Amino acid sequence: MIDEAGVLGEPALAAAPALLGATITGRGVTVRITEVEAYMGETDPGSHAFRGLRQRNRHLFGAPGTLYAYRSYGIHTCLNVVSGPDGFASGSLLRAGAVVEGVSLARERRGGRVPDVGLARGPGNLGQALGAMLTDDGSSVLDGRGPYVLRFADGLEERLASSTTALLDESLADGRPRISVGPRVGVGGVAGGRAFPWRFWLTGEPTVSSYRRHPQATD
DNA sequence: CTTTCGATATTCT
DNA sequence: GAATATCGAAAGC
Repeated sequence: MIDEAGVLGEPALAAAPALLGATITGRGVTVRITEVEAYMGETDPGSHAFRGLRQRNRHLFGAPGTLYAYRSYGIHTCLNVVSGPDGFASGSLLRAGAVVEGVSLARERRGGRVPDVGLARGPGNLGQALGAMLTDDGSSVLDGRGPYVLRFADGLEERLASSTTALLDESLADGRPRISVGPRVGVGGVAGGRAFPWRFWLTGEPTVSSYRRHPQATD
């Protein structure tokens, strides 16, 4: 039987697609996650853990279900859900979602004239819609004592019963994969000259952020 | 729809 | 100093 801690006990490459369709609730807003990226330990050149344990990234090395919150480009607060195994600096960056509860509060936080579909589109915007703060760094999304609680989508157990590959192949019923895979956004570091296809999103979701080529990408 | 560019704080060279 | 897991406005298609 796979519970939430069990899913997050897996490295981010397996846990990240399982986060799609899950909800994160806190500070009056619930977001249904539609886009994530996997970051895989100290050997992943795109990961904040690449240069080893630092003050900022210490919670990436923490227990599964820990929140890793960091300041991006000096302005935005972005959220990762840490996954296992314990001590492996593996996390899933929450890149986009659909606000399903607390829409008016999310609108207030975003300010201006933002269409509802864009309230949590992009990692910085998702953090802002949820009211995330740097002090959320290190809290848990599983024990109910932190500011946010993560709930997986119904039927996740069956979908994970065999493997991540099965999860990605699932729901080909209408001819389109439900989950799409592509290169990560804004990550210059590549190994062997190829980007890792470690970005996952729900196919056709209007809340998914549009892909932006990294400024230093050469193609 | 796309591209370009400035703002901003923390980390790293 | 330079780079960065980004965003929004502005301008051109």
